[in-house]
Amino acid sequence: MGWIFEQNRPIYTQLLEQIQMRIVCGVYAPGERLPSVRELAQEAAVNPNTMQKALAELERTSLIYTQRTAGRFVTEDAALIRDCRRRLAMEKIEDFMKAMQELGYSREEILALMQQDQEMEERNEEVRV
Amino acid sequence: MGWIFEQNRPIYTQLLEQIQMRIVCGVYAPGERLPSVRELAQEAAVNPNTMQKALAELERTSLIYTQRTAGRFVTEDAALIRDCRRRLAMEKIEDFMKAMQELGYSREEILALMQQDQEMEERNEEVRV
Amino acid sequence: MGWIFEQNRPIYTQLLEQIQMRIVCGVYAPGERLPSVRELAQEAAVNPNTMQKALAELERTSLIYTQRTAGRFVTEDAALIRDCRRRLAMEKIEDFMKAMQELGYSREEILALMQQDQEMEERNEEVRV
Amino acid sequence: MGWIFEQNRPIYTQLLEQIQMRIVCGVYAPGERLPSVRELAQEAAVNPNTMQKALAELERTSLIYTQRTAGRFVTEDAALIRDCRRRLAMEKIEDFMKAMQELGYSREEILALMQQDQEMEERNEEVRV
DNA sequence: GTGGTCTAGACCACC
DNA sequence: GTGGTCTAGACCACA
Repeated sequence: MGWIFEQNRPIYTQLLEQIQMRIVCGVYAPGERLPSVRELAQEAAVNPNTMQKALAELERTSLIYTQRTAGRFVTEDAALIRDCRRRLAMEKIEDFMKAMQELGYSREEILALMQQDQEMEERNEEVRV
Repeated sequence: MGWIFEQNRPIYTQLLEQIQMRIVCGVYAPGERLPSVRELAQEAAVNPNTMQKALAELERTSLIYTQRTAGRFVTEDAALIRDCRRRLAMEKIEDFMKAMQELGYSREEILALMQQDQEMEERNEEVRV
Repeated sequence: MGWIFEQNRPIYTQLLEQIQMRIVCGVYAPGERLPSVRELAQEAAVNPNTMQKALAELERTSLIYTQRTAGRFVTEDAALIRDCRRRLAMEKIEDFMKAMQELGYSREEILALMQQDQEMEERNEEVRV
Repeated sequence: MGWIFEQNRPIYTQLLEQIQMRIVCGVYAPGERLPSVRELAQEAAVNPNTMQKALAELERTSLIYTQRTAGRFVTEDAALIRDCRRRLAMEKIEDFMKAMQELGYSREEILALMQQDQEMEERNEEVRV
C-alpha cells in the first residue's frame, strides 16, 4: 500500500487522509506506535516537515497522540476509531446524495442507478471469472 | 439560486462548476444567452477576471460558445448537455463507490446503508409533513 | 506596543497569545484587516512562516478568518470576542486559585492576601503621587 | 497524591515543581530522608535520569541536600521552607495580577470578580452539603 | 534517536 | 501583492 497524491490539493491534507484511512481500516492498529516522522516522510517521499504538519493536524482529532520523545501512537480508543470510520462513511453518503440531487436525480433514481451499476458490476465479475 | 464558495478551492473552478450545473439542470436553457461577464461577476461578487477565466474554461468543453459581439450562449445541442449531465452523474457514482470501498464497505453494504439512509429520510419527511 | 518573547516557550504560541490579546483588548477591532503575514512577521522580527503558523492556529478559534488573496480579518462577531476575553479571565482565575490552594492557602486567605497586596499597591501609588 | 504531567513541558521541570510542592506543603517534612532516585522514578513512572535531573536542580535551591552515601534529605531549615512557600505565593499573585491587567481588568475589578467567584463557590458547597 | 521549532527561501494560484 | 505550500537544513530539549 503506497502513497499516491493528486496535484492541486495540499500534500499534507492528503497525507492526513491516507493516514486516517490506515487507522480506520486497521492497517495501523489501536495503540500501535507509528513509524517516526522521518521514516514516514521518507516512505511517502515528502519533506519531514510536510509529514509533521499532517500528523499535527491528525492529532487534533485525537486519533493519534504524541508521547514526547517516544513517538506517536494510534489511540487505544477503539470506539473513537469506529466512530471516525462511520462518520467518514456518512459524510460521503450525504455529500454524494446532495451532489446527485443537485444534478436533478431523486433519491429513488439514485438508488435505481446504483443498482444498475451493481448489476453491471456483477456481470463484469462473471466475465472475469 | 445564489453563489456559494468554499474557501481553499479556486473560485474560478467553483464558478465553472456552478455554471455548468445551471446548464445541465436547465436553469440556463439550450441556446439561451448568458448574462455578460460583468453582470455574472457582480452577481457572484467576484472579480470579473475570475468569472472570465471560468467562462473561458467552460467554453473549451463546448457547453457554451461565444458570438463575437453578441455575447456568450449555451449550446443548442441538447444531446451534448444530456451527455454532460449523465457523465457527471456517473463520475460521482464511481468516485463514491471507490471512496466507500476504500473505507472497507462492500458494494452490498453500501446499498444497504443507503437504503437505511433513504428510510430515515422518509421518516424525516413524514415528521415535516 | 511591541513584541516580547520568553525563551523556552514556542515563539508561535506567544505570537498567538499576543495577537489574541490585541483582539480581545480592541487593538485590532472587529472586522479590521490585519497586517499581512509578511508585515506582522517583520514587525515581530520573526520568520514569516512562524507568524503564519501562529495565525493559522488562531484561525481555528474563529477569532480571525482568511479571505483568499485579500488578507486576514478579525471576526465581526463582537460576542465571540467578548466571550473570549471573559473565558481567558476565568481560566486565569481558576488556574490561580487552584495553584494557591495547592500551596495550602484557603480561598479566604487568598482574598485576604490580595487585599493586602491591593492596599500596599495603593500606598505605593500615593508615594508616586 | 500521584504524579501528573502535562505534555508539552519538560518532565523534569514538572517533577521539580511537584517535589518542591511536597516540601513546602510538609508532605516531605524538614530533615526527612527522600526516597531514592530509583524509587521516586519508579513511583512517577519516569526515567531515573529524568528524576535525577530534577533533584539536582532542586538541590541548587538548598531545599534538599545530599549526604554522600546516605541519600537525599529535606533541609532542616524551616524558615527556608516557609520563605519558599511565601515566595511561590507572591510570584503567583503578581503573575496573576499582571495577566489580568493585560486583559484590561483593574485591580478593583479583579477583586470583585474573585469575590463573585468565591460566593458562587460557596453556593456550590452548600449544594454539595 | 525522537519530536518540536525555527529559519531561509522558493514557487504557486489567485485576485 | 496576498496567503498557501513545500523543501532543505539546522538546532534543541528530552528520554
